[in-house]
Amino acid sequence: MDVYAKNCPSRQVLDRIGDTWSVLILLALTGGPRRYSQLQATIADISPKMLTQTLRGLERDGLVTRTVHAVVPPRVDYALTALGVSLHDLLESMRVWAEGHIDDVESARAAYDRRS
Amino acid sequence: MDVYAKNCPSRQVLDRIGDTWSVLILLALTGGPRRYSQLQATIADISPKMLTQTLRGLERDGLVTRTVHAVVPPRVDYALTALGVSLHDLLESMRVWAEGHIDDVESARAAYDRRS
DNA sequence: CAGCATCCATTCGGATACTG
DNA sequence: CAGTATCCGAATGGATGCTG
Repeated sequence: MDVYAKNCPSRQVLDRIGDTWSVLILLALTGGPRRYSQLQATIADISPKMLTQTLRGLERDGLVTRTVHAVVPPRVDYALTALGVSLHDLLESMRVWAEGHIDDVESARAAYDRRS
Repeated sequence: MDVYAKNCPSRQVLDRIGDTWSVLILLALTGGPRRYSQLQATIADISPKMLTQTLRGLERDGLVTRTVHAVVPPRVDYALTALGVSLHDLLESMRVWAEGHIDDVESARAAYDRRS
């Protein structure tokens, strides 16, 4: 089990975690199912193409479920699976870290750029 | 503070966390400084270009320090800053999650592919 | 509403060759 | 040893238009 090896499956999992759209979608699924259009509204600048593509990937990995309601107009709900929830908690920590340390990062960048 | 907004700084931080090479380098810096060549050896399939480029980015963000020793042959050490350490702990959790749930993900993928 | 298909600009990153 | 510079193919992902 070696994340540093390209062909190790754990790397694939890490790559998924590392995908910005996947992370944002999983975060957006906090607190219950969301519709396709709701996700699109929440993640303002995602294109339909990437939204669909990423959702399919997450579904394939067993992180979200896709439920089609046979109504007109169509309605599709996405929700976290148990596996998705367990990852979600981790991503929440990441979001918290990101929001909590922007200032540090930005001042570090400013200092670095001033130097060079 | 909204990670879903493209121009929010917190998104930039999230993007950095989402960069595979950055994650692997930060993980590889566990337990003290490492030399350039050591990093290259640990992360088997990273090119010199990406290693240097990513290290520069991490340095700029205040996550790692770069120390040049004035000796022949040259020796450069990279180490985590305090900020880097705080992020590192989070990434370790991610690595643990990844290694602990590969089986779930892989069986989910197999099931999904069998269905379609 | 929730997508899929196609085209295409941009970016990413590998390979290679060279340097202080 | 620790990079830098350049080239270039591959992949990413946005825009657009169409469909059940």
